[in-house]
Amino acid sequence: MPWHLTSDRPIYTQLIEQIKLKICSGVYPPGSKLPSVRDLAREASVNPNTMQRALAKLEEDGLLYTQRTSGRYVTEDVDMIKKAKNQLAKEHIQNFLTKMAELGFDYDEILSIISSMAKEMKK
Amino acid sequence: MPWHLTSDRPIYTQLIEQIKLKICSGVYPPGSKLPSVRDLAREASVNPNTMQRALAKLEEDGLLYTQRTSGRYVTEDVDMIKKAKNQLAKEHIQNFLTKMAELGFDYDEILSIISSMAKEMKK
DNA sequence: ATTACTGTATTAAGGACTTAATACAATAAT
DNA sequence: ATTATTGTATTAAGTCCTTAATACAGTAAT
Repeated sequence: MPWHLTSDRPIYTQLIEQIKLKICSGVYPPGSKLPSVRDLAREASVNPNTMQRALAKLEEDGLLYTQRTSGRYVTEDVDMIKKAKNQLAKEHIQNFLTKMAELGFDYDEILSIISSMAKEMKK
Repeated sequence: MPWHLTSDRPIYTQLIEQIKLKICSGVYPPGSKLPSVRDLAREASVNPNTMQRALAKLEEDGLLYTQRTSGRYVTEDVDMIKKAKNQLAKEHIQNFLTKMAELGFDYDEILSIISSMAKEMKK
């Protein structure tokens, strides 16, 4: 999964989301070691300071921890990761339903549109 | 519908989205006159320059037009508005399905979660 | 005719984000 | 022991966004 960065929001915010996603989806498994700040920055074509900022935030949230000079690791707390994943899913669903309701779609419409669209995207 | 502005994205971007939503959902009906730039800016607690920037973009897209010194109006082209609305819906659905798939949910899961969550939100 | 209200434009200032270029201390690898 | 690699910190520059303070021309209202 490559890095998708756009200029319409702060980069460090997008980095936080994408690293979090990699943790929640298992790309970075529990307990695994992350690439170094400099390597991650290179990967994402971003300044090390910016990557550092994102990592510090994820550490603050408890999804990562640092071992002084050996590197940074994903938490072994699989329950915390699971909760983070469910929280993300919940937010996506609520945002989506809210936006569709604002546009004037009711729940039956949403369900029928989404099931036909899901079939489209399977191809 | 009040204005919801956050600091995590440029304000003018959020203004564009929210005015567009008001047009697509009928809060600002086709052909109706908008409040003046200064009034809209006051409403949203934003600088007139910033509001002007958002309005200019919507005008560029054809959803608004300006009559020299009398004010700004929503397009009478109801078909264009309808297309904009459907485009918005499509984007929301695609974004949603993509994000849920990235998290590891398959379509059946998504459908069952959403239908139960929709019932929750009805209350 | 005068006044008030349109959209529009300009300039200056401040803030947040990003990059670049370093530097330092602690530890792993050799 | 020396070297390379960790995370971390600092400073300066540049960009974009936002605000503030004006100003102007055209038109509607009086």
